[in-house]
Amino acid sequence: MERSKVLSALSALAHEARLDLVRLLVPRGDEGLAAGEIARALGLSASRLSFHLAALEQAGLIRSRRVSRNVIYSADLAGIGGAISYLLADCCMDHPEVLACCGASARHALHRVAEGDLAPREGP
Amino acid sequence: MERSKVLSALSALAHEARLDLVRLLVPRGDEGLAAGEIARALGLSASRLSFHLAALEQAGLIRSRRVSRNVIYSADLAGIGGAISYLLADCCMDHPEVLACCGASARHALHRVAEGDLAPREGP
DNA sequence: TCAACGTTTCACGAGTAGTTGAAGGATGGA
DNA sequence: TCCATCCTTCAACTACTCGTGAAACGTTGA
Repeated sequence: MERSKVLSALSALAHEARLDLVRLLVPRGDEGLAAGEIARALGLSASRLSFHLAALEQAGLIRSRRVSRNVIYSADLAGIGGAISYLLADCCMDHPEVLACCGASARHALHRVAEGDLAPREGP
Repeated sequence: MERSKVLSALSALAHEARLDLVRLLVPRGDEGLAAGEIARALGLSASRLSFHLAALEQAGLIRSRRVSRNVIYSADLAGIGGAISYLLADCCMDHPEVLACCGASARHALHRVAEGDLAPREGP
């Protein structure tokens, strides 16, 4: 992932409403959620939500598709993972003490890898 | 890690110079680097650097200590790890596809855990 | 074709972050 | 005590981000 992409991802995530938005969309996977439903769920005005959605999409953290009158937004899990991976690997050089803080998540990931659920990214 | 802390960490990291700064400090661990050396390494003016250092320290991503005339800055690895961990666990709920992107880092972490090098954080 | 609906875009004002250069402490050596 | 060094703080400016409400857009069903 390029540096500029990571920077825009970080600055997109550095906002309460947009962090909530990602949190809302991630568990729904590809199914996603219509903009109107997101607005209701988060209590945002339509124009404000549209602004935040555009910022996240521009940063490669979510995707959109039109379905009839609705625009469905879903999390771009690879984009989100890529940004986090950049922080861990390229920025922190997989420093053991940083990774230790992510220990539980790491165990999760490795368990899935061991079970063949995941096709893990190869190291740099 | 509290949400507001994570937000300020993300917004601190969402800047080219500050990301470079973290990148520079992480490998040096507790030893750190004097402000003047950082300024030379990154080509920043003293006042700009001071501004960015203050932002990172405020966000809990770096620490400072005075040693004689110099102020030594070092990465706060727990703070950095905490922010990343929040993204992975609390925001993405350890979603397998997100974790897959961090596969290499996760393997690193787990390997260390298995070797007893790390005291992994317990899950939520 | 027209009205209704869901969503985006626009214009505006307020607040905040970033940059610069100069001035202001703190520290150590002569 | 005086000066040099290192770093931070300040004031001023620019540029950007955020939020609001109104208007515009694309789609659907009557």
